[in-house]
Formats: sequence, structure tokens, C-alpha cells
Amino acid sequence: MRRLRRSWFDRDATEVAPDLLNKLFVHGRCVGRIAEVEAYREDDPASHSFRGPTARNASMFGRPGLLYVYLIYGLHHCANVVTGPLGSGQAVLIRAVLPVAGIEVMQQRRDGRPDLADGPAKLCRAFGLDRSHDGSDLCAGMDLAIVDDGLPPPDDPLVGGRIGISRGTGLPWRWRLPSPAPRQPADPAQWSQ
DNA sequence: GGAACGATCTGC
DNA sequence: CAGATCGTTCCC
Repeated sequence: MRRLRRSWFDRDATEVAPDLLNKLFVHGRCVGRIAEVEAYREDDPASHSFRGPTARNASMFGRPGLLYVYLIYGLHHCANVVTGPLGSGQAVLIRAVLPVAGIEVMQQRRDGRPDLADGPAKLCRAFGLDRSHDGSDLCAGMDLAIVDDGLPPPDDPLVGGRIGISRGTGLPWRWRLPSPAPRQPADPAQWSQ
């Protein structure tokens, strides 16, 4: 049970992303095993960092190991882990986790729905994350952290194109645990090993 | 100053 | 399959 140190995040987002699979995402009593991620980089037209730093994406250009949380569609939040050297504008979107602890709290925050954290915005709702957590340091304490409990990333993650975006769609920068399926892929054919 | 647009989710 | 809902960005 070891919290990941800052140097661990100081790599390219496409390298960190698959390594995040099976790590534990912790916020307060809520713990989830990371099941699906996507990488975003500054040279990537789909990335919020593509057009340089702004007030919204400032934390994406911060130190590796920060949390980047943004509001989407005016009503949902999504959480990212900042990676790479300071100023490089990279992050990994946490798309899904498998609930491990704090399930009661998650159920309450999700209004009793059974699907607690199988989508990026559902996850933020279940874990109680919003814009006030943007820029938080995942390497500072145990209230908000990424933890390695010894389970390694899978040798055979499913790899596919990112979803919900209109540009940069060909890039195979989405990774998911091979099993169990936390969320059915929209198109099974998009996954490959 | 204003318009267009989301790295989504939900219920019809 | 469309509506929700508003901050951010970009263009005039």
C-alpha cells in the first residue's frame, strides 16, 4: 500500500495511462480500482491543452501528480491525473473505476443508482469531486491520492480509440482492463490488444 | 459583446 | 435520441 510519488507521474501521458490500470484512486473513504483511462497531450487536437495554457486548464500545465478537474456540458465534472514535466500540458482522464471501499457514500452521492463509477462524470459524482479539487496534489497526503497495493497493470489491456471527442479520433490512447468490463464498449471492434 | 460548443449522463 | 445547462473559448 504505497502512495505513488511525483517522479512516477513524470512521464509521457501515453506511458502513464496504461500503468494507471489496477492502481487505487483514493478520495477520503472512497477507493476505486482504475479500470479505464485515456491519454491527452499538448500536441493533440482533442486535448484541452492544445491551444496553450488558460485559466481553466492551468493545472494541466502544472507539476506531474496534480489533479485536473473540469466542468463539462455545464453540469458534469471529469478528473485527470497530470503527467510529464512541468509545463508539458499532459494528463490522463480517469474514465472508470471499480468501487473498492466507501461504497455507501458513493451510492448516496449517486442517488441510489447501481452504476457508481463506470464513466468519467459518474466517477466524479461518486467520489465527490468538482472544480474545487482542481489543482490538488495527489502526492501530498492520503485524502486524495493514487495508491499501489501490489496488483500490477494487466499484461493484455484492451486498447482503442478515445470516445466523446470530435478531433484526434484515430489515436489508440484509451486503455481498459480486459475484465471485468466496467462498461460495455460502444463498439467492441474498436478494442484490440 | 455574443455565439457556439463541449474528454457526459439520463430518461423518454 | 434529444435535452440538460453553463463555463470557456473564439470571433466580431
